[in-house]
Order: sequence, then structure tokens, then C-alpha cells
Amino acid sequence: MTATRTRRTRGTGHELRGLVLERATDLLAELGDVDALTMRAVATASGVTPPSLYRHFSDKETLVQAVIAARFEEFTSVLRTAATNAADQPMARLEATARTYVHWGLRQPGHYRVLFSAANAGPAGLGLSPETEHPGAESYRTVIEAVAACLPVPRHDATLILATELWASLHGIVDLRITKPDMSWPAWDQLVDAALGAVRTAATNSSP
Amino acid sequence: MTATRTRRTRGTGHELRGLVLERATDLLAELGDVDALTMRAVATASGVTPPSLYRHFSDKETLVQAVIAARFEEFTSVLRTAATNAADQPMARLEATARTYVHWGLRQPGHYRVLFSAANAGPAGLGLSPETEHPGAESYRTVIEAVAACLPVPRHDATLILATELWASLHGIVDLRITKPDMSWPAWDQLVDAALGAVRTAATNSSP
DNA sequence: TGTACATCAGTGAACGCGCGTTCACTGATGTAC
DNA sequence: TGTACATCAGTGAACGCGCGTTCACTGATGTAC
Repeated sequence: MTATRTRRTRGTGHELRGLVLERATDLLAELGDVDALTMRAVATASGVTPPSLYRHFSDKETLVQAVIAARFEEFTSVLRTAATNAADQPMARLEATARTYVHWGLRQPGHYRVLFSAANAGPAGLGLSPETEHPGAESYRTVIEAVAACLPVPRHDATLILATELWASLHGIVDLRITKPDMSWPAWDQLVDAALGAVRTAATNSSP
Repeated sequence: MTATRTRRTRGTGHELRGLVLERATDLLAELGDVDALTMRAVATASGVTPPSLYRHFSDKETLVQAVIAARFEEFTSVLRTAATNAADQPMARLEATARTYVHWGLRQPGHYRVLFSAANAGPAGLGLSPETEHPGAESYRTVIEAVAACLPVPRHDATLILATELWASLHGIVDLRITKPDMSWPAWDQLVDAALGAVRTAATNSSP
């Protein structure tokens, strides 16, 4: 055991930082709960003893924040990529965004829960300053923009309500499935389709 | 302190059971998280030392289950009452059900989270046998029935999708608001209105 | 009416556990002379 | 080329804490005789 471990040579100690982030990410994906993640487990998964972690992260909160920030960034990026790759038409882009949202959430339930269902998910709860916007706000904005693009004469109020309701639907589709996996669920893409109905109607009705 | 405490007379010890349930319910409402609830806190809130709790509940899980079961029952009952009190027309009943769902959730965010967003909310996670249906299934059924009543020619598949998507919307409206209280949200009743749009459209289109 | 006794609500102290974190250390490696 | 030394990745043991839970007990109350 101990013989297998090779210590990093001087100057390359920061490699451990990356490894720890990776392992912590995997563990968080499995656990789906920040509180269930332990520094000891992260250390073991990284092939190192607990005190070594404190060389790179001042405490658990710092480590967790680093993981969460990266996951949020990835999520938003995946959403944007999906929209970009879709046909160059607002509704097609929105559909791609919505489908990708749910697909990503169901594929990475642990991460989705950590990002969106954490008990203390506010900026304060994440240890961020109150002025800092919530890391999930970016993905919210992505949905709003995609909805706004579908409406010929976008009124701010109406757009906001449509977009928020759509977001709530997508979140609900993912979250309920994750928390109640034993129930029998309709195919998720049909649910997403239904959720898009309101925007589709609004888009059709307002166009001449 | 100790002088203030009056021990129950013999035979009335079961009164403590009710008091403990009440205090545990309150604490759970504040915390919104089963793991954050401690037997010690329940004992203190009940004016008693921790070992006393074990006279009435064999362990923490049993106590928590009792609280959760009661909350689920209350929630379902509130939904049914709302539907009953609404005008005797399917759509009015559905609207009342939906509004009450969200209103209850936002009024009792801690309880809502415990019931619907618990990390281990499956029957197994709640310590129930796998055959036992999820305690939330009853409220799900309430929504399905209310939706079905609105459709003139109810097809089972379509009804299920519409109802599940509506449930997801309502859950999302409540859950996102609870977990991200710092964001600025549109009025919840407008969101509920939007969520009801799909059913309204389906109801109108199928009627002659 | 008095007394011995069984009952039982509730206590105080302690248990083992896993946690985040700290501390003093080890020992291989690169560097200065 | 050799040697003393500073650096620093990583360790092993321990800390204090709060938790669920257990244990032996206390002492007031009702009951039997």
C-alpha cells in the first residue's frame, strides 16, 4: 500500500489539487449531497491522507465551492453549445436548450441535486458574498434568452413569466424523477414537449 | 429549571408522545432537512432529556417517519378540501388544487422540502417497505384526477403526461423559490396560471 | 388508616462513532557552496 | 565532485465536537393488604 504511493517531486505538488478536485467531483456526483461528502473520503479517493488536502484547500467549504463552480460552468456551457448546434431558428434552439437541460440533469442526478437542490444553495449558503450572483443565474438567463427569442413581440413581463414557468417545469421534471425514482414516469422527452407548449402557443398566437 | 418541570402522573406518559411529535414537526419545519434534526434538539424543545424520547419512539427514523406521514396526510387533505370548496366545475377544481399546492408549499417551505426534496425520499429511504407506495403518491393522484376531469375525452396517456408535467411545474415553482430565495421571482400565481395553460388548451380543443 | 411494594416517567452519565481540522514530524529532492 | 542545507509533499496521531443511543438509577405515584 504505502510502497505503491509515489510522492510528487518538488514543485509538482499542485498536481494533487487537480486530482482532489476530480475525485471530489466524482464523489459528489455519487452522493448528491454536500453534507454527505467527507474530507476523509476525498483524501482516500485521492490516495492521500486527510491533512494533505489542507495544503490546497483551506477547508471543506472552499473545496466544495470549487467543485460546484466548475459544475455550474460546465452545465451552462453544455446548454449554450446545444443551442448553438441546433438549427438556426429560435424555437429549435429553445427546444434543444430544454431537452439538454433535462437530459443533463437526468444523466448527472448527483450533480444536478448539488447544483439546484442543495439545502443551502443561496450565495450565503455557498459561502459567497451576497453581492455575488447565484452561480445558477447564468443557466436561468440562458433559458430566458431562448424564450425571448421565440416571441415576435417580446414583452418583458410576459417573457419572464413564460421563461420562469418553463424553467420550473424543467427543474420539476428532473428533480421529481431524481427524488422519486421508484415511481413510474412518462418518457421525459414527452414531458419536455408538454412543457414547451406554452411558449409554442405564445409564439404562434403573436405572429400574424 | 428542574423545579419547573412537572412530571406526568402515571398512565399519562403518552402525552409526551404527542408533545414530541409537535415539537419535532416545528423543528423540521424550521430546518427543512431531516439530517439537521437532532434527537437532542427535539428533547430540549419538549422540555425533556434525550433518553425520554426512546420511551415513545424506538429511534430517530421512527420519529421522523411519524412526522412525515402526518405532514403528507395534511397536505393531501388540504388539496382535497380546496378542490371540494371550489366551484363545481372541473377546471375551477383543478385551478384550486394547483394554487393550493403552491401556496401550501411556499407557506411551509421546510415541510415541503422534507416531503418532496429529501435526499432519500424513496420508500426505502424513508424506511418503508418497497411495496408500500410513496406517501406523496396520494397527492400525485389528486392532481392526475383533477386533470383527467378537465378533459372531455380523457386518453390515459395524454392525461398522464399533462398531469405529470403540471405537477413538475408546480413542484418547480415551489422548489426553486425555496432554494433560491435571493433571486427575484414573478408572482407565483401568474406562474401557476401559466402552468395551467396546457390543460386549459387541451380542455378547450377537445370540447366541441 | 397505615404501610410495604410495584409501577413507570424521567434523569445523568457515559458509550462509540465519524467528523473537520491541527500539530509536530519525516524524508526525499533540489540547491548553494 | 562532494557535502551541508533549505524546501516541501506527505504522514501519523491526536484534538474537540456533536451525534444517536444505552445503561443503571431515582423518586413520585398509585395499589394491595
